[in-house]
Amino acid sequence: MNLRAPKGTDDVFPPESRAWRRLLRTWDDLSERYGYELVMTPSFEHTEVFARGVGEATEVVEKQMYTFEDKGGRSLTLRPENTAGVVRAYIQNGRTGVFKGAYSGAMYRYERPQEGRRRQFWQLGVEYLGESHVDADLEVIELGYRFLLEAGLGDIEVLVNSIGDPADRVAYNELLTSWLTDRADLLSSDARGRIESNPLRVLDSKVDGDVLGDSPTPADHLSEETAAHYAALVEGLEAREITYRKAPRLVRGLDYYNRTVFEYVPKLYAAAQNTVGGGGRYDGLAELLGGRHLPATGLALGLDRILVALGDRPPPRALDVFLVIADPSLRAEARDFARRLRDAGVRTDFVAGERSVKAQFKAADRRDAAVVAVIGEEWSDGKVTVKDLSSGEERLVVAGDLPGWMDR
RNA sequence: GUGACCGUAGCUCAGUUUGGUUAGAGCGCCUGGUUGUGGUCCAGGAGGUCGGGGGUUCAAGUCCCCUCGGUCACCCCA
Repeated sequence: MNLRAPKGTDDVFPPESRAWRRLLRTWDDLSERYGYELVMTPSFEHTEVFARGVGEATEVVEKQMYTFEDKGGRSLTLRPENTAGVVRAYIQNGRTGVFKGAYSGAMYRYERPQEGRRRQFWQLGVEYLGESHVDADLEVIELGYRFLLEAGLGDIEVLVNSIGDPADRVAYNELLTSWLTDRADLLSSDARGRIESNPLRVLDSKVDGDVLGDSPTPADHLSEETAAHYAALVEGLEAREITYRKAPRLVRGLDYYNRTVFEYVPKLYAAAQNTVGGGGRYDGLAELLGGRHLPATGLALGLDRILVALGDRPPPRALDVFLVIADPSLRAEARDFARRLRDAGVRTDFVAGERSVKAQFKAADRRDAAVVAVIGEEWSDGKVTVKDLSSGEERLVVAGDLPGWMDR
């Protein structure tokens, strides 16, 4: 029996899980305040949803998918990303017009694990469907930016670019292909192999950076309309005081993107996998999946990576009050008292069985409670002895006043 | 898929170079130091297939081979 979690997966326990809980709540709250409703789609889809949506020639589809046949002979795939699934659901459910959806969930890609790259990883994201205006792109970028700041990741830089519309890319691809072909002998074999299949992808190759330094870029070959869209995007970032940098060779690994693409990079985080989020516009995806034309834009944030980038920080406290029941005959009263505290929003706990006072204090300490409230002889006066566990200070407090007392 | 480094107690590691008695430390855990007080302090205790398999040897944690696992980087992407 192999008792290990599978390669590239993690168990999240306290105290690390406290930071997870905090960020999941922040996300839920922030996305709701921006008007995004919760959307939940299956963890697996028919393989073709990703093959067609994400793109046959992408790394993700070519070699990173967890694909399996179920007992009914269907080819299914664990979602490597969530956008294709949400768009599939929008089409299937016959929705029309604008839909703003937020999600949070595990994604799966078969890769060699390393820092910030897991086989099961958690993404937070939004999809803004049915809106072609650049303000939708801007809202999405702002939302992700705000989240990262609230998470505690100061100093975020948003890398932005425009890769144009498919029409722009016909001419550009031709130009790029011939430019790359002229220099094929200088390129890595990986890059050479992509000249025919997916020339745009060559642009973000790390090893070929030197060669690519003066290559033609997509943003310099836009139609009037897409150029205006990009200009308005940059202007909007300025107006929102979002720290950004134009990254002319930023392209995305998923085929469905057009026009706007962006990534979030924390300036002070030096690992190889330092992109904590990214996204862009994908006006063509719905059609690829067999629906009608649907302008859309969205973003995904890598929660695992955000937490790695945050580094080791003192974990937030998880418990406010720990009840110590000094007189076992008061157990029922203690239980009611705990319920009142919990109803008042005070995080409260106590040991389940009958244990010595010493053991109960020890439990309180191990759970990292802020204070202990002792329920014993003072209960007959309606009071509890409250001890601050970090200072050791003790005082008598009227039981009903404890929630308010905690707020001080 | 490619490469480098690393696997000894729950965790962090020493011991491996130069093979040699019952494999160690710190932290953590459990018990005790009498009444209703944790954390600190003192005393005791539990806990190890030295990742696994094979080989060399009188003798292997230590040397050789294979294998599994981990980490980081390439690649890819959140």
